[in-house]
Amino acid sequence: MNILEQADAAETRPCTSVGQLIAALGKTAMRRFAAALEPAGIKPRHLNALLSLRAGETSQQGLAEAIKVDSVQLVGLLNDLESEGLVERRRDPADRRRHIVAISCKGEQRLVALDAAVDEVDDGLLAGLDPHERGVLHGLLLRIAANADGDTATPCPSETDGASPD
Amino acid sequence: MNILEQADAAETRPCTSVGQLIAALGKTAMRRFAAALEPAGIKPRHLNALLSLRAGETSQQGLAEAIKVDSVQLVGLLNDLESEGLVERRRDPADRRRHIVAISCKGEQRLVALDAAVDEVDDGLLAGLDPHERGVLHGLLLRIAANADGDTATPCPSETDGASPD
DNA sequence: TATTGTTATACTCTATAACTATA
DNA sequence: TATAGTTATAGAGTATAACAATA
Repeated sequence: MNILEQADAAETRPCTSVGQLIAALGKTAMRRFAAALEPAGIKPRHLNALLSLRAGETSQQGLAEAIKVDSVQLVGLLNDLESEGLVERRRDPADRRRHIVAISCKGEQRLVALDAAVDEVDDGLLAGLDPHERGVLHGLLLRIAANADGDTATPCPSETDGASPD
Repeated sequence: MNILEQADAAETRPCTSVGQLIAALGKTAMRRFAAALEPAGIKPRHLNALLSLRAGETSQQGLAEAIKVDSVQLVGLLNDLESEGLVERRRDPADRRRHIVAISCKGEQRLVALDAAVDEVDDGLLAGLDPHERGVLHGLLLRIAANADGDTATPCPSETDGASPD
């Protein structure tokens, strides 16, 4: 049974909707990421922040928007990362109210090890899918994320339109 | 560009992993379901419980396992549903420690209205995908859920392997 | 006065331990 | 003693309001 025939089979009004499935799997994924990151002493949000900062430094407000975390909550998050020397905060000379947040060298190095942990979780989650199917899934999810961008945390939105749909 | 070519494009090591994407989208989906169910006075968990009960009555322990909610937490959940007359609890004559939980007639009716709300959220989430792509996505997600079944809440796991009980 | 970052507070969700009634 | 359900309590996560520094 290939992927297309399977789609037709699934099209007969299923009990669990796609959205519910995404919600449930999202919870599972989050739990696994949290477990995988725990030895490193950080949580999924810290990783998201680091990933977003890897793309370039920004103000706290900008970062908060990028990873869809309340700017209030981001304060403690950055305190954690800063106390471990993974990020650095400095005043913006142009507007001294702003804090420019940047990932440190140590932070970049940590991110390499973290990438491996992320890949492991991904591999466990997608164990039942072959590489091609994973690619299909990834493409579909990226398009959903792009569509619901206002709601969804996308650390690296620049990749979103990289596939140039249509 | 069809769905397969798009998959190849996405296969170039993306910034956000599939698992992270699922986690982020899961959060978005959960938020939207919560918002959609709020007028009905219930939360996603209540809906999950009702959906699971629609497939047949069980003990609280069985229900807790089915929807991956702690049996401790399930107590309050069922209190909510029972106080609204959506479910009924009765003692199991065979083992008086057990409570048999069943969906009520009113609960089934409520579920019909709720299904519409769920469909609406699904439609909003999957707005960027055509019906065929939605089917493909659904099939892939079902397989992931089947694989990670121990971790994931699956109100109606019987649909997972394509078996159609009737 | 408006904005950036911060602190304090409260509310929800979740996990743990202890209690009851049955077996 | 062990199990099903319940209750109480503490922890993490999240949202809101008020405050200090700067524009």
